[in-house]
Parts: sequence; C-alpha cells; structure tokens
Amino acid sequence: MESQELTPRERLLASARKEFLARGFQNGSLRRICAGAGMTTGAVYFFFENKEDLFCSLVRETAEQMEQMMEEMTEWELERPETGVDSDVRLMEFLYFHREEVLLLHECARGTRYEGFMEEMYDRMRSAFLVFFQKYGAEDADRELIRILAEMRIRANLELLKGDYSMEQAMDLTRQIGIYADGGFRSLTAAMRKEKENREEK
Amino acid sequence: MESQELTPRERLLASARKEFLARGFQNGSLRRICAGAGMTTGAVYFFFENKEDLFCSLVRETAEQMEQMMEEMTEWELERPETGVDSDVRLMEFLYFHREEVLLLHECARGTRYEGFMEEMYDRMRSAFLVFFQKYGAEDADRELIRILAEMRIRANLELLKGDYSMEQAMDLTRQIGIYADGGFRSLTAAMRKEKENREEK
Amino acid sequence: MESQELTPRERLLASARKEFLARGFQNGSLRRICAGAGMTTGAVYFFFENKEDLFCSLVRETAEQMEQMMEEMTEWELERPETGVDSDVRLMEFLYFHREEVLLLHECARGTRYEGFMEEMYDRMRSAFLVFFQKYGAEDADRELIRILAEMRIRANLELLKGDYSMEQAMDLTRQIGIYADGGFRSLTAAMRKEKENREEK
Amino acid sequence: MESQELTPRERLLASARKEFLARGFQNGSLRRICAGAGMTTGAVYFFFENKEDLFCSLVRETAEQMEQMMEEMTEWELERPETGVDSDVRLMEFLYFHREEVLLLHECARGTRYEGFMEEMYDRMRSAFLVFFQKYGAEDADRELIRILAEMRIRANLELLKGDYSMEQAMDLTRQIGIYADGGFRSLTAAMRKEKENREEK
DNA sequence: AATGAATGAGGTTTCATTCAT
DNA sequence: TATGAATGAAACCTCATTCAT
Repeated sequence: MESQELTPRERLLASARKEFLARGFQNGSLRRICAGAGMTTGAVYFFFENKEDLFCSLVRETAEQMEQMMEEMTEWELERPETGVDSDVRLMEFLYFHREEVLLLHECARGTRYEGFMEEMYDRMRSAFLVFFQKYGAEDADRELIRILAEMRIRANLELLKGDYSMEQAMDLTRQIGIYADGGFRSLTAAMRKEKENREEK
Repeated sequence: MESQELTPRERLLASARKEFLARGFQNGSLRRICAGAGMTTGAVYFFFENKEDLFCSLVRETAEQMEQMMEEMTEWELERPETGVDSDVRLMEFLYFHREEVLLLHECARGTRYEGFMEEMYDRMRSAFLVFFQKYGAEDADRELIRILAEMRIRANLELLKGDYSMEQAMDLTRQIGIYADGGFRSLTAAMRKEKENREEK
Repeated sequence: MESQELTPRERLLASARKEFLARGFQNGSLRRICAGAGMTTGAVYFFFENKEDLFCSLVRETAEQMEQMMEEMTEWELERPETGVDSDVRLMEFLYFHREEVLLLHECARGTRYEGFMEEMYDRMRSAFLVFFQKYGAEDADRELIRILAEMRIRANLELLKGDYSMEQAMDLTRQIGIYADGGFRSLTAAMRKEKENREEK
Repeated sequence: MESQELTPRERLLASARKEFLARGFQNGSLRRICAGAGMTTGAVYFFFENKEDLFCSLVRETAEQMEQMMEEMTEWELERPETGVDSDVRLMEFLYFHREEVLLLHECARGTRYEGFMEEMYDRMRSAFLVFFQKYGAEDADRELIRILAEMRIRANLELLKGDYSMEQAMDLTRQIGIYADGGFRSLTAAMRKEKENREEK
C-alpha cells in the first residue's frame, strides 16, 4: 500500500470537491472546506491563489483531457461518421472515469472561468452531430433541432453520471440510449424526406 | 393604452424575476433586486414576507396550474396512451406560455420550498412513460432506462424553452422531437424483443 | 351592556399592552401591535406621537394614582406607623386592580421615561420602612439592610401579581406575607438590641 | 505583573460582559461590543459561533458550578435541615465570587439557552424550603406561599448582589437577612398553628 | 507550512418613523 | 381616519481575503 495519509493539499482538494459538488462554486464556503480538511481558513492561500484557483485545480486536468478527446473525436467523426456509437461509449467511459470532475464542470462551475466550458463541449458535439446529419440524412435539417437532439443525448449521458450506477450498468444503459437515439434519428430523417417530397410535388 | 407605469409591487416582481433567472434564488441578491426596482432594501418586506415569499409569489400560480395539468394528463394517458404526442404539445404550449416561471422552477429554485417541485413533476412523467412502455413495448424494460429516456425528453423540451424561439418554432421543434422519440422507442423495444428471443432460444 | 366594539384607539392600546407585557418596551414591535389591532403601521402616529407615547398612554394614569397614593401612605405612616399592615393590604388592592399597568411599569418600562419610576416608588417605601424601623426598633439599623428588606417585601407582593391568583387568594397571601415580615422584623430588632448591649458591656 | 494586555478574546469577553449587563442579551449589540473591544463586527465570529455562544461563554462555567453546588446543598438540607443558614452563607459567597456572571444569568439571559436556568435554581431552592417547612412547621402550608417566601429570600440575596457592597458587608447583611427570615418563618408557623386549632375547636 | 487574527463588504431581516393621499 | 408605500439605520451573520508570525 502506498500511503493512507493524504498530504494537506490533497485533503484540501478532497474537501473542496465534496463542498463544490454539494453546493456549487459560488455557494461553496472556503471555511467549510478548510474545516473539512482540518485546517484554518488562511491555509488555502498557501496552496492556491484564491477560491477559483482551488476549484480550477480540481478540474483543470480533466477539462484539458476532455478538450483533447473532443478534438480527436470530432476529427474521426468527420472522416468516418459510422463510428458514432463507439465514440459515445468511449466518451462515456471517460466521463465515468472522471465522474466527479465532470459533474463539477457540468453543474458547479458557475462563477469560475470554467463557467462556459461544458457549453463549449456541447457545441462541438453538436457540430459533429450536424455533420453526421447532413451526410446521412437530411441536409436541410434545422440547425436548432440538431442542437436540441445533441443536447438530449449528452444530457442523457450526464444524467447517467449523476445516478449511482456501476460502470457496467452505465455502459449497458449507454448502449441502449445509443439504440434509441439511432432509431430516433432514422425516424426523423425519414419523416423529413417524406415532407420534402410532398413539398416538391406541389 | 391604460398605464405603462407598473405598480411598485410589479416593478419589484419584475426585477426579482430577472435577478433570480440570472443567478438563481440563493445567489440572487435582494439589494440588487430592490435597486433594480428603484427602492431601498427594506421595501421588499412591505410587500413580501421574506426573500422566499418573493420568489414563491413569482411561481406559485404557474406551479399550481402545472400540478393540475399534470394530474389531468396522467389520467388521460392511463386511459388512452396513444395521446402521448398530443399531450406533449399541450404541455409544451403551457410551458411556453409560462416560460420564465417554468425556468425559475426548473433551474433557480434551490433553497426554496419549490426546490423539489420539478423533480416531482418529472416523476409523474416518468410514471406515465413507464405505463406506456409496459403496455406497448417491453414489459421487462429496465426502470432506470425508462427514467433516463423520460428525462431526456423532458429536458429536451426544457432546453427548447431556454432557447429564444417563437412559439411556432417551438411547437414545430416539439413535434419533431416527438417523432424522434417515438422512433427511438420503437427501435429500442424491437432490440429488446430480439434479445429476449435470443435468450429463449438458448 | 355598553359596547362590545372597541374604538381603534382602544384596540391599539389593548394590543400594545399585550405586546409590551410579553416583550417589554424595547423589544416590543409596533408592527406586531398594529397587526394585532387590525391596522397598518402608520396608524399609530395618528393616535400617538411615537412608540414611547403609546407606552406612556398605557401607564400614565396608573402611575399618577400610584404616586399620589404613595404620598398619602408615607404621610400616614409617619403619623401612625402602626397602620403598616393595613397600608400593605391597601397597596396590594391597588396593585391588583391595576395589575397589568403595574407590571408594565415594573418590568417592561426600560427605554421609556418611566424607566426609573418604580425604583422611585421603592425608594419611598424604603423611606417609610426606615422611619418605622427607627421608631419601633433599631434606631441605628443599617440603611442598606432596610433597603433590602423593603425590597424583599415589595418584590414579594409583585411576585404575587405575576402569579395567576384570584383577588381573594392574593389578599390572603398578602396578609401571610405581612405576618412573616412582622415576625422577621421583631426577630431582627431583638437581635440588634442584644448585640448593642453586648457591645456596650465591653 | 506579567501582562496588563488582554488577548483579543478577553477584550471581547470583557466588552460583552459590560454590554450584556447593561442592556441584556437581546438588546445588547454586537457592534457596540466589538467597537468596545476595538474590533470590527465580523471578528466575533472568529472566536465565537454567534451572539448566543458569546453570551454562554461568559456564564457557562459559573452556571455549571452553581448547578453542582445546588445539588450538593439540596442533599445536605434533606439530611440536616438545620444547616439552612450556613448554606445561605455559602451560597452567598459563591454568588459574590461570581457576581457579574450571576447577574448575567439572573437578569440578562432572556433569549439565550440560559433563559430558564435561574428559574430552575429557584425551583430547587423552593423544594428545599418546602421540605424544611413541612418538617419544622406547617405541614399544610400553602405551596404558593412557600414559593413566594422562597422567592423573597432569594431575591433579597440577589438584590444584595446588585448593590455595591464589599464582601464583608454582603456577608453581614446576608446573616441579618437570615435572622429576619427565620423570625418570619416562626411567626408564620405559629400563626398557622393557632388558626388550625381554632378551626378544630369548631 | 500553516495559524490566528482581523477586515470590510455584503447578505437578509427588522424596526420606528414619515408622508402623501 | 387610516392606508399604502417607502426610507434609512441598525440588527446578526457569512464570506473571501490578507497578513504577520
């Protein structure tokens, strides 16, 4: 075994993670964080610049990896869109591995520089979605519709994260959501094509 | 036109709605609200009991109507599940009509007595979903899966609300989401049935 | 029956009496008083100059009568000190008749111009006590001792007031307290005389 | 002399004691307390949890000792009631030694968890009184009468505390009050016995 | 490496009071 | 007569932050 004892910095981070997850960045209290780490309030400022820096230290790495991953996945998807479901599973694995940090970014970052980070991620996913749609379905699909469908899928996966599932369960559910989404997609493109024909007949 | 001028109470409510929408209940500041309504801080307490009462006054009516509507819809759906899509549209019309109040209930109510209100609404929708699933598809569908799919659909509609669409656009998108969801549902039940057969063959 | 309906002014006074008795002058709230009288806050200022004036209107008359009574009693006692017990009973009757006003003066007047009123009354009673002592007992009795014994007796009677006794009960207890006090007085003067003799023998 | 300088915490306590003694807990102002200790308002919350905790820190120890003492004295008195006067003196010494804290408990604790503390102490003293009465005098004495006589004696001693006496003076006065009270007690029991006989003759 | 002390701004709430109507 | 509206000061409390040690 490596070391049961956490360094003070680690204790601080752990306590902060808990507090921010429970109350968000703005409503999280440094006092409570420090108390939870067995320190006095001032101690934070030895390890971190300020409250925001403490928060960022929790999510920075995860955010960077996520950004990079998203970049890779966007490229792939542009080249070989049929990998969509695999990507989904891979993404989900990542999210699950960094569960708490992702939740911090997703729901607790208001007031920090990561406030808009997830929204940005969602935008990229939406872009990939758009490409996919245009290539395999309805070239003239409403951009807003796509935005929303993308959002739906992302949110579904994040909801999964909030629940208390085992990795296996989560993956299983992810796959089923994938099936659902694909079916939904086909239905929608079919409907759109039919509508288009109707319009053209006139 | 009768009167452009709002009563002080109305100014207060308007300012509060803005503040709470922007920052949520807990982080919304009475000082800013009052300043925004052109008053000093103490003035709130002439019109409202306290901060929470101010918030509740914004959403109370909408919440009550929503509760009632949900009750009606649950009954209908139990009797004639095929009305699902119509219900969706009707619900969406309601949400759209009470756009800001619904958003307050959905995202800004933490710390008030309406904190769990939307979750309760979601629960009812999920129950309706479950009935639908069991009747028309997979009797043995994972409850968690259903929970998540229901969540997806609800969230999608709420995302719509956050966007800046016209009523028409919103309705159109709602319908398309309905098509998507139905297709997804059929795909999923089909997959589940097949899987079941496979298992039985063994 | 004259009139069930109280005038607004009377309702105000009644509500104020209740509030001040329960919380004292300083902690009593005009808002609550007005609410209790079925009015809005500003209304007080039509009937009274300010919070203190409202309080004073409750006790003024009683205070004046009490002052006068005290004057009379001091005179009598100077002339015919043997009337002590009768005075006590008469005083007690007065206190009982003006029960609530006396309690207001006694315990709830801090912050008003009647803040020191009761103390003044006590001083007069103490003076009367002193005269009595000097005439019938120990000319050289410690003034402080007398102050305290007087205080004891007065307080006992006021405690009686706070309790929830019927007039009869109260009078009965007053008499018994009188017996107790007289006996105490005789014991004390006897002891003092003996001590004096001892000192003189030396 | 080691150190004239008080620690900030001590300055705060001293200032609080003064303020609470002068105005009571509820009307005492943290602002004034802090100003009196040469600090800003927020500083209290470094040393104490809140206003009540500050108050309690002033009286906690004294209250505990007093409770213990009372327990001991009640036991003694049950076994050997003739020790009454000694108990009185001992109690008085204690009260005098903790003068300001006792006054805080007695007159300034409304609104704190010590609000009913002294009343509880009085109840114990009254119980002791009752036992004494039943054993040595009038078995059928009115409980209310006893309550009041006990109150008288206690109050007398506390009045003593409020005055500005030296310890010696205070002890001397306590003893004289004891003589007074004993004499009063004898008078009263004698009167009660006689009355009883009268009733029985009929 | 961390504490103990303190600040100053801001939070919500309560209050007595005023005043036009 | 009395209301409805509003003020402004003060209340207790919490917070992020600073800094000497």
